[in-house]
Amino acid sequence: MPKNFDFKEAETRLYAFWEQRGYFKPEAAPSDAEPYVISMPPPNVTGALHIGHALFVTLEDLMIRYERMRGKAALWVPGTDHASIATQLQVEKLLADEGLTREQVGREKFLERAWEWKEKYGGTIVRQLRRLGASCDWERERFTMDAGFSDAVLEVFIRLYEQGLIYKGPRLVNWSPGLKTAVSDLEVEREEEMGKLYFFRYPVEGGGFIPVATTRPETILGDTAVAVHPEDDRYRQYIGKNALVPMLNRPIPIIADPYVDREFGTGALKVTPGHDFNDYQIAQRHNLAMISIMNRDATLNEHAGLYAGMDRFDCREKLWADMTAAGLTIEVKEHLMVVPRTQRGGEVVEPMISEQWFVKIKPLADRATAAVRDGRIRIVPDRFEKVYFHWLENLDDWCISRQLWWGHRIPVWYGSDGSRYVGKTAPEPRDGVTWMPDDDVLDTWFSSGLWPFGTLGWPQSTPDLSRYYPTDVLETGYDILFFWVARMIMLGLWFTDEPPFHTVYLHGLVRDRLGRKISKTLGNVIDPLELMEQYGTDPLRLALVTGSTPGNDINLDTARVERNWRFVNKIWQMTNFVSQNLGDDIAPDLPPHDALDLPARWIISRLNHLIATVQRLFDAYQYGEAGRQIDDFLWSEFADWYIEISKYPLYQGDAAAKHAAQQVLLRVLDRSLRLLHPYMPFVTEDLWQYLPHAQGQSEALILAEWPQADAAYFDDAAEAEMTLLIDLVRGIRNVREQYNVEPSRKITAIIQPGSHHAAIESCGYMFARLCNVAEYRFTAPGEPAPSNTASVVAGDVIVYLPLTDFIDISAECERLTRELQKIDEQAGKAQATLSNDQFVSRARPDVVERERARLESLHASAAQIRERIADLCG
RNA sequence: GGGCGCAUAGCUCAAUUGGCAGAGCGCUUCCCUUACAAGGAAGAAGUUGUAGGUUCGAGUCCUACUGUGCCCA
Repeated sequence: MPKNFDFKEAETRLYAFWEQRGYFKPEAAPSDAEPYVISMPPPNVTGALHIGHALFVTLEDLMIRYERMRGKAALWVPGTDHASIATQLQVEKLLADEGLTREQVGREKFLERAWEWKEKYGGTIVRQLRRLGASCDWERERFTMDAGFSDAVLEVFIRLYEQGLIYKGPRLVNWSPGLKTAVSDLEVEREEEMGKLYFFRYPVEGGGFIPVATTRPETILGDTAVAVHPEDDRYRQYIGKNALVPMLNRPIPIIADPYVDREFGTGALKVTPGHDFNDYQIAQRHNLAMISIMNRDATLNEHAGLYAGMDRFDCREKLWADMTAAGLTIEVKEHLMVVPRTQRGGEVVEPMISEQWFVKIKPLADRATAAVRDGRIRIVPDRFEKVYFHWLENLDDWCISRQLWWGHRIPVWYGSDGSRYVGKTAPEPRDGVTWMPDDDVLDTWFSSGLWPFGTLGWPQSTPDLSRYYPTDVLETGYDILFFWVARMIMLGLWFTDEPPFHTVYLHGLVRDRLGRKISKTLGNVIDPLELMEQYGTDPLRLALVTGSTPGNDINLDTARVERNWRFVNKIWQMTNFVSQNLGDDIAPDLPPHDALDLPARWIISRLNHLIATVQRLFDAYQYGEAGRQIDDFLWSEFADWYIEISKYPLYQGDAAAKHAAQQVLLRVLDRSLRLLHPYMPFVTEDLWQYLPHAQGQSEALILAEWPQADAAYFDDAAEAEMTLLIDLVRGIRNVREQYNVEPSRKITAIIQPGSHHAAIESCGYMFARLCNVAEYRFTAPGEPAPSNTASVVAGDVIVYLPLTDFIDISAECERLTRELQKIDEQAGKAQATLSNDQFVSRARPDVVERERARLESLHASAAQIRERIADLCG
């Protein structure tokens, strides 16, 4: 074996090895294997790998590798998303560099450029996913705009349309003036900002005025009513009269509506149904006119009179100045308000009346709610179910049309005779009617909502669809629970009559060490590529999984990645040791339990407990905790203790002892590498190849059988005995340290073994290697305690260390007294617990028993120390 | 305004159905012992945010509060 793990070389080599052998394909499993399927959340085709991708890839790859090792036909379907807006912006930027706009080049040419761009850069993210070790089936890779998937998208639109669940109509929508498209409610972010509240006089026809406050004065030009509370005595006399829109002198009714908040502003409200969602509601109740005063780019239109052509914010200034000149303004106050901004770009969203396509969402949402409510779909962690219900139960119709070019074009044609045709391809011209296609494309989330079944061939009934659908787990970030997960569930249930997956596993956001959101402006970007370059993929993966719990954000400390890099080295060295010490004739099985010595019974028992624990944790999606357990076992039990102890049978034992130790070392390492493989695929695979395996075993760890705990090797007695021996070793080391005994200096020991004579007799050899006790003897019956020694106590065992040159009697007495104090304190607590009848009668029997045993052991130790003190300290 | 998280060692995080509060990093001391100095040994470090409650027993369950973050309106 090389001295160290060369991750750069190994990662490339192993990934190619796995992929070329077809291990990533479900067909690697027997044809009758149960399928296990994950659809990868398709990253934006414009994207570059960031730490969030690294997290989802790690988790999903972990799940897939685990199930693959369990013998399932594991299929992880990869792909990318066309990301309508993001991609279009990229291409527009490219054009802008050439001094062109998309309008100048035209739709067709623009799309050509977009596809070129996609071919050129779309592969970046996919290549980067490979570096993370993603074991997905690349031959099944999909793109949301490839032919088959696009067909599915159109099919869904058409069917929903035919079912009356898609309609077109003018509605008030969130409009992005910069992108010149509608966006859905979800794509609007609302943030509190300091703005201004403008107070002014609304003139009333026939004299008088009503004071009104607004945050957006330019919308005055689109007012179609003034509303007051019906019981507001200040304004009651004006109800039913007309007000006059400032500067336009357009008469509008003064109406009464209990929606008006008498406490806010002046208690009177201007109503602009064409540019405000609340006002839109009021207008519906009162049958008010609706006026749209803006163009697509948020400049004012002809309804704004003199102000036509101005930008909305310039108009705000100008109109206010004009109103001031006209004596209509009162004052302007600082005001904390909520401003809607687009998720992309961050410009202020303008509510606008516009002709758009909508999905009537209620029937779909009801089914989606039911599926989670009745347990057909489970969300992990389950607290997100509540959030999910709340959202689905308060859902408005979904605006699915976008005024963009890059995306799935809405499959609708408009005839010159005013008729409408909905279908996948343009209708044949007939009777002189010519057809114009709809200009708009569909919301990207509309297509990604079909991902789990669209990627498997739907609407065709393909073999993949019947074998691999429904999928199993959908793993993604909680931030797209609504955007994506809920919509997949709605559309999946609607079109396939089955939940698209039985479990939704949600992970959190990756933040920096200090818990701050990662952002370029903050300069706290954690680049996974950089980390992989420096430490390799495995350490990063392990850090991401073990640093997180489901649904919670993870504050990633890169020091953890570095530490895991050390861990990789550690298991490399362990394997190096084991492989060097295996004979050529090693049989990769394990002797029966009875044939094992105490340390072997102990480590094998620990191993089997570990396997059981990991299984329990995996069953509960607690991958982080499971990873920590494996790590801890390997380093603090196997390497620190068993490997050291095994050197005795290996180097000094007889052939049988040596062979048994070899088999134990191999077994523990082999099973540990298997458990660790889903976390750290590269180093584990590489190491596993150095170990001998039984005939008929898989040729690669990636397909090796997932370990199962064997209860025949559970051995509580051996664990207890070894714990005692380990305590003794630690105690001796501690004494050596306290007396500054040089590490290289051999010492002797006299042992009064109490009830552990057999264990110490069989394993006393370990003292030599582990704490440099060159020789020891047992006390003879009735032998008085030796004088001038330090002593170490564990259970009823006492070890005397004659450190003649070092012992300072008073210091030793002090040390023993401290020790006794500690033990007495613990014993006191245990005694108190046990003398409580309530505890004894109500606590679980095993808890009581454990407490009893513990007290007994403490008492034994205390007695030994007391005797020792009496002896030594007078 | 409604809802959901989080608060544990200096830092980053764990802790199973409630059952002895643990790791890693950092820190102190020592050691290049033939798997590993990318290592080993020993050690210091905690009123589990505050105040109550339930329980034989609370980091864990309940209530209120403080701080902090997110989602929805």
